[in-house]
Amino acid sequence: MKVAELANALNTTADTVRYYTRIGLIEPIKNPENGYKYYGKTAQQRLMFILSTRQLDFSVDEIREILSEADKGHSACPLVREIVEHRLAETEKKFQAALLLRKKLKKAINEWQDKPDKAPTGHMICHLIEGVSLGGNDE
Amino acid sequence: MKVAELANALNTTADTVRYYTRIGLIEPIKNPENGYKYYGKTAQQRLMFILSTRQLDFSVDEIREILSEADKGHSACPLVREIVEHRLAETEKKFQAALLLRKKLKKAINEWQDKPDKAPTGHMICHLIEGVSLGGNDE
DNA sequence: TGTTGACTTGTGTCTTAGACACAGGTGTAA
DNA sequence: TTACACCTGTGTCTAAGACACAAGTCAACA
Repeated sequence: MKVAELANALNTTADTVRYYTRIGLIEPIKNPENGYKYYGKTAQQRLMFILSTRQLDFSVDEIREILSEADKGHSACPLVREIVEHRLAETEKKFQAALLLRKKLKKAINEWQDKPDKAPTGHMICHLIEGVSLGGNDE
Repeated sequence: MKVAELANALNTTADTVRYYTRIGLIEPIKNPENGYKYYGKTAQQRLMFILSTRQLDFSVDEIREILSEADKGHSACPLVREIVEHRLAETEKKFQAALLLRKKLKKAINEWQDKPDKAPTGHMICHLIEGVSLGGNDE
């Protein structure tokens, strides 16, 4: 399969396939006649694996480690479990951050509802911002 | 004030102050004798403004636009309101994405609880991943 | 057979918001 | 005077591709 064919087959982009190839995660066979890269079944399997782990937000570096373990014949499962636990903790944080940000934004919109627009002055750039009560935690 | 002084005063880092200086958001006065940059009241005000908007997740480019408007004497308020609305919509998406990811991760951990670790085979890199039911939406 | 148009190649640059490194100059207290 | 903490500009690094570019290649159709 050529780049775009593989990409289409697995519902991703040619650029993504090229990227993974570039950094050595998947290995195509190169046709010496035209220089084109052809991807076999192994590459397709690996790409499928990569895309699955990307859906769980594994980083490319983490995936590289996993594949490297597997290529050595070792079980990558412990590593995979570890990463998932780690990612869950991080996601929880991101989640809370998004929650807090949403709160701040909504609050700002609310507080600004009845305030007029104003031109800047020497000591004021935008009174909406300067007057907003940030913090959002405990007030 | 020198870089670190300003940074400390506003509870940020010297590197951040240097960065904003580098990209032209704040302008220090340069002492020709030693080449040091000194920040005055205006710079401090602008930095405070920048930090406030960063807390609302405004991008540096957006902040640049706002400051540019204000520097021309125009009101930046409409722009600020627009950005906040926009950011709220984006945050909502991020929020949902984090929610979904969390769900997938938890599900994976759950499903893997009773599965053993396995060595890779020719057509399997890690059976946990290959066997996980992604999707997470409607099944 | 020639030409067109849709593909392909490698390479290089761009994105965010700083963090970090480095080599060398400066300020100050002992 | 010397030590040490601070400062300077500049350059590089981060993640995961997206996009651009010039040039080569393939397939179909006239």
